[in-house]
Amino acid sequence: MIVSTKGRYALRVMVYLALREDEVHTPLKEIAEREGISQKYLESIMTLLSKGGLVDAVHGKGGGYRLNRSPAEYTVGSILKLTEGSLAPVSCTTQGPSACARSECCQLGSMWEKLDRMIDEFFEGITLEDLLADPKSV
Amino acid sequence: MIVSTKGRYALRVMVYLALREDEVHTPLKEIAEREGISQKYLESIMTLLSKGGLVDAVHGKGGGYRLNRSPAEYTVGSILKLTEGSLAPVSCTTQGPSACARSECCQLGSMWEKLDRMIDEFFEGITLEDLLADPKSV
DNA sequence: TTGCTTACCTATTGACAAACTAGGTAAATG
DNA sequence: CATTTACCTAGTTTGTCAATAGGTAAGCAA
Repeated sequence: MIVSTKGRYALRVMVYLALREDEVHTPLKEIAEREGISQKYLESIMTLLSKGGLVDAVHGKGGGYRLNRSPAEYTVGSILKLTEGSLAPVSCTTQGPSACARSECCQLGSMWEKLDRMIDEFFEGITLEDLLADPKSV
Repeated sequence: MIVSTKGRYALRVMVYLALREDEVHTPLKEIAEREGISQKYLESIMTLLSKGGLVDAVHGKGGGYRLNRSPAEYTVGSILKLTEGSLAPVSCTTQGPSACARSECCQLGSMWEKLDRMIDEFFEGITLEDLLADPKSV
């Protein structure tokens, strides 16, 4: 599994925030309820998004989270890389070349790398705006 | 991670067998030693490959495993599907549509499906022969 | 100031699968 | 019959994901 629950939740949250009016902050509680995600679990995800600079956070009443750019400026890849850590489909490619045993490096290595690039390009080629505009066409 | 150790081992074994002469049976012990894989763990993989009809197995002295078709007739996809069970990069697509919560089905569902197809086509487009012929070009 | 609302922080748990191990049984060959 | 091989059932270990628990700090309003 290349994209876990955490990454999928993060995407849903970002889509949710993208649908809100600009300048408005949305509290975690609301997102959790609307999206049917555990508040506590969502906390850890929002912290990632906030620390990663994808969203702004404001404390206190009237506070919450909001996007700090336009939806077109977020790629799906940037969101998933932040929350998943890596999108590598095979552990091989995340480590150095010496991490692979013998023949795998020679005969399979380039295949894994190509797959890796293909997936990366796929996710980097989709923005939040694309998802909002016409989801079925993505 | 879309392809686990088990699937990668299976591919390496198939490549190894493809390099052997036809009609020759290779015992598990030899494969395990040459590829640096635990014999016991490899057993479970060979059983999968054998039951799945990808290789023939013969008991007793002079026995072992061998391919039952030409390398060009094995796609990487067929080998991985057998050993990994599924290549779906997101749990979403392996279950029914109702398995997804609300918005994910509408706004992200088609993205996951497209990714799924892309990966499937990638692996189905590579054969064992391709790996042998010119690994770097795959 | 006081109280409320919100984000932030540090653990911990439970469930599950992946990777690997152990010990035995059955088939084929010489 | 003895050796070599595949086959079978059942464990153990390890690690990660998903979710939980309980507390701290920041900001707003009466």
